Amino acid sequence: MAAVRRSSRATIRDVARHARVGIATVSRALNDDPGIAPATRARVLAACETLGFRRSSLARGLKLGATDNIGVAIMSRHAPVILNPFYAEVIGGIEEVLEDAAKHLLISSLKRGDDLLELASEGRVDGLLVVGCDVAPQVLAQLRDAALPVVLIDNAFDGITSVVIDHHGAGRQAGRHLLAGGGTRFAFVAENLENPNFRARLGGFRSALQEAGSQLSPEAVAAGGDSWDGGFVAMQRVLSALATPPDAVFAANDPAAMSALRAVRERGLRVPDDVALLGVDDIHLAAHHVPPLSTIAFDKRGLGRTGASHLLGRLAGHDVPALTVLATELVVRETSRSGDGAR
Amino acid sequence: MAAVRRSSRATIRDVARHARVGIATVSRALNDDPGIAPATRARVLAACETLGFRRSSLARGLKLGATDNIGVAIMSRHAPVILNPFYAEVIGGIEEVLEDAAKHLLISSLKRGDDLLELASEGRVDGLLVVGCDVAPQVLAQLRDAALPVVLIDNAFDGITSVVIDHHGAGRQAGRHLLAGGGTRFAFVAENLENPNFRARLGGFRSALQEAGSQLSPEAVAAGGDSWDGGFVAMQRVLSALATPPDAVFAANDPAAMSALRAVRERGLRVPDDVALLGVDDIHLAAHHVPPLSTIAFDKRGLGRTGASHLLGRLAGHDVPALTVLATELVVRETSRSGDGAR
DNA sequence: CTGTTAGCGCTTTCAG
DNA sequence: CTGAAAGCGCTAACAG
Repeated sequence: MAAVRRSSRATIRDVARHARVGIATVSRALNDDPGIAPATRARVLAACETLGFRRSSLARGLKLGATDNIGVAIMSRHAPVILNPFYAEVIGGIEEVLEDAAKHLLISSLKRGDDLLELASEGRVDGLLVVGCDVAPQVLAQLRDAALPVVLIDNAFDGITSVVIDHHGAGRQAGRHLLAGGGTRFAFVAENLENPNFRARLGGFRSALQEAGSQLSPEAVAAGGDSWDGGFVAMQRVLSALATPPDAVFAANDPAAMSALRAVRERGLRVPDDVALLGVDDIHLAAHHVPPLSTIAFDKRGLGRTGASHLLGRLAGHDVPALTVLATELVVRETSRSGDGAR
Repeated sequence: MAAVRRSSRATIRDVARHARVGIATVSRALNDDPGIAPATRARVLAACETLGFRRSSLARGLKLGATDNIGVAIMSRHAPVILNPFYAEVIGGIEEVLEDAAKHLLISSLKRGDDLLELASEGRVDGLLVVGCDVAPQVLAQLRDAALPVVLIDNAFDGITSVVIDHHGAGRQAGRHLLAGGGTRFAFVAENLENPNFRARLGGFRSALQEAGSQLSPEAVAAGGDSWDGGFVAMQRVLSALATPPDAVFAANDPAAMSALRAVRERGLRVPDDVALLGVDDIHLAAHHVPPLSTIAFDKRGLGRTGASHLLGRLAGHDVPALTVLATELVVRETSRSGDGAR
């Protein structure tokens, strides 16, 4: 009899009327409240079905003070960030755990710190995963004091749950590997030397070298600019600054390594015979590069997974570690030689 | 004097009290209502500032019936979908236009059609972008009848605004290119032959071949399975089914093309001298492959951008085209030869 | 077991 | 120009 409501969605009140119960009963049926007669519940559920009723997440959220949305904020001054394969992997890991928890993913790539603070205080999300280290300290400080649970991914800040990669350790690993491969004249190339992660990698590299009595001369460290061929330019600089070319170069990341490799070859040097080359990231391309690139891999998915589960933990009121450091793994392919072969 | 509220956020009422006005006035100030004295507005805004007040998007949404959230649903039975570089590009395009419109992106990779319908009717989003063709017709039918504006990306359905790639046209382009390069014995390899897009590509390929009086024998069409080496397996099948190997093969996508290439080489055939090979997608790897892969490119970002702006248009009450077909572009690299060279 | 009622925080008539 | 009050759809006391 009753005409089917086409447009404006049915509300809990419509269902109540249809099932001849009070709205509280409908709510109870929907929330699996134990104190409800099975027959009544069935009737209510049937009414929901025929009316095509679905709870408004807005009204529910307003009442409960929660949305089941988790914000993923990726700070970047550069263009759409999902395109960065690194972030894509991290997000994949996040998604993996949020899906199991039936949370929704609200993704924003933000340019300004204010946008982040707004997202944090609008009530649009129950918690925030902030990815990347491109966010100002004072913004982080405000975030720390916010009511909203926040976890930092690939960034650390005192007072905020943080999950990071051991960039310093990666640098040490690189140093030891290049040393073991017989390297004696070292270099470090990067797109820039401001990125805190790059600096940490460089720091670790230096420390491993020093332990072995080697070192990195100032001319052997270069930045080539944040573009496609930053590594290329950096490598050229090193090559022209040094009297003798290096025989072991560590690049701050895989793209830099690949483009540095071109510079090395243009100079007539062979890889890995004349110079060993090592990147960081293990991007997908690395394995398919010619020659396959030696690199230091880290678990990007795991970064996302860990961050997400820590956030979920905080939302559930659990204690979670303030700082989690994820280890890296050396992947020797064909731009460097393992120590064994060199002996 | 008043202690700063640390936890539970300030509400519009707190601001009203602080600014000694009514809550309606606060609301007006926040919404840039013209009918408000500049002095009052300033006072209210100042109060917001000192209290660190931000409107609850939930309450606002409940009242206004809108959330400023746009859902992006990616249907896939397989694992986290953001990892698929194709989707990542599409999402990048979507993000690009939604960001300008100050909309938030709610991303869900869904396995079941029901999840999609739930997302569509919970009121969590104002509109829905459904990406990919892995969604059941009856689900689409329900979506069509929903109150929520929906646009399909890389999928078409009668009655729903759709944005697609001209897969058939891509197949035709492939056929003509391979023909022009001197091909005479053609083959088509894919991971599967069920995917509607793959079928459309095959259909276009066939039609171009037929126009030229050529054709594709049944043994020259093979699927190798949805795995890493589906193209490899498919190519092997073709190679062993045919008395004479083909000299021009069209792969349903780039990964299939790359892995088919391995099979061709294992058979001792050279590319492109003995056999020309062409993929579809122009994935990032294609240009960096050895040899660089000829392929048919399409504007994945544009797909996302177009879909998103159509959705925005619908939300704004504008008319938008029911179906938009995006053209593809042939990219000749080193696994095939352009017609000129062959003559 | 079930119904009535009071808000969650906001926007928006409707009166001043 | 500003305030009081109603109500968006839901959940959670509180009574029956």
